[in-house]
Amino acid sequence: MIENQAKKQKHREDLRLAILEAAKKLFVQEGYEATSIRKIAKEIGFSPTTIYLYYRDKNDIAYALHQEGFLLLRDRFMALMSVDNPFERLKAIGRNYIDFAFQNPDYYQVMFMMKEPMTFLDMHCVEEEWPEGKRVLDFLLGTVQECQAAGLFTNMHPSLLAFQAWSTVHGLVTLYITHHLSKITETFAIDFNAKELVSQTFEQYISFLDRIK
Amino acid sequence: MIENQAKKQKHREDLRLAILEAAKKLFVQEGYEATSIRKIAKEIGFSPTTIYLYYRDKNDIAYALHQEGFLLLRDRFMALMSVDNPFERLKAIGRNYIDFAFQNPDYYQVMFMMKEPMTFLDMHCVEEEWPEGKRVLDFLLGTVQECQAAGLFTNMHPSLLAFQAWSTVHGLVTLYITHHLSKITETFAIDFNAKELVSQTFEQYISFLDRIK
DNA sequence: TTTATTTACTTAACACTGTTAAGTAGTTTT
DNA sequence: AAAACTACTTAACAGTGTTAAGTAAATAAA
Repeated sequence: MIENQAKKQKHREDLRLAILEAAKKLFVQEGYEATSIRKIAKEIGFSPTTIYLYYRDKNDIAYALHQEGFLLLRDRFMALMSVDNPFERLKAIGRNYIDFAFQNPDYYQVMFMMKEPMTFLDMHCVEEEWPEGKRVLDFLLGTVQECQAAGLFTNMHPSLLAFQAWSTVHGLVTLYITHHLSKITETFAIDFNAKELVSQTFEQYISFLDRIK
Repeated sequence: MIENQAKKQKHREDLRLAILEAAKKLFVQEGYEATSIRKIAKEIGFSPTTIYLYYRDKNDIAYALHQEGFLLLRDRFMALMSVDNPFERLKAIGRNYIDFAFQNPDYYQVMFMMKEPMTFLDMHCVEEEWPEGKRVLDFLLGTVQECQAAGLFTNMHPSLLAFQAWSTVHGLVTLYITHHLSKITETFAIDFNAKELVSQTFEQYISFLDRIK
């Protein structure tokens, strides 16, 4: 009954996917903390312990959501492959990264701000380090290297510049997401709201790069 | 019995402080998540519900720890007041900020990465927005303005530059603290460890400022 | 001095959380 | 027909933040 076994296998994958879909629904509606195993179970109509037949633990689910987020981000970045000018593409990557974080703060959280998916990688996926992160960073690094091939940022280490660009936008969006920024905007004495402050500061960073290139 | 009332008041403050000290001990030993109300209560030898006579809820305790962290950071920044050259002071602020985060990752977390202390401020302290953050940012902003008075960064908005400097170091240290950085260092193909990568990237940012000033 | 009230704290409980051990129908294999 | 395996459930453990209700002691009022 090989055919039947294949059907069983398919059913297994279906339920695993149904769990993920339920988790995603709760996650985007109410955030990670409010997404409990029991709520996911109720959503799919199974008992809570069934979840553990398809996912090791909650960190496993966190990592699955983490991967889902990276699929969304990859779609955005794929669209930027058509931008030929590498410096223009670098700017576009930054703007899209910020926009992604604004539009999907919960995904951003599980992708770049939570330790749970990382500890899951540590515990159960020894072969590769962090494939999702690596892919995104490679795209960024490649763009920086293309900039250098075009004669820009020539006296810099490409990895250091890529990492700086990443941590710059990461710093901006995390301060926004954690609500630290909205509590401090009037200290800065500009009539920007928090989102505008993020965007304007990124544009200023771009102008830094422009003057340094 | 006014004298007696004063004694009672002092006792109240003593216990409130004892709770905070117990919370701090557990917090630095095992992190915020592992610091439960029940554990704090056991530490001071009272029942869990007693905590609620001195702190509204766990967010209140999170905010108290948040404040403790800012006291530690302020001590570091106080020592930098003696640095006369504002650009040198700006660099020193950044290096000290990074060093503080490396040495006190849990405090950094509760100060700049968690929403709980911020939501507590939102709910119960309407008068002032975020005094701790404001004080730190004012010190940074003041230093930037002194730089401008000395003829540096003249064609820039001081608040935007201050915010950029802050979010740059914040981005660096948060990627380090959440273990995202250690999972990606070999992608960057440099023989730096995660801490060195943070430091080197900051030094590169400094050299950016140096060339732009 | 006796009664009433306030203070400081505790016990018990609610409604959750992630996770595991043990058990149970139903299907498949022997 | 009997044994074995699959897919799932019930019950439970050990914890979480938080609140309502109760208690003993200290103080204030009669």
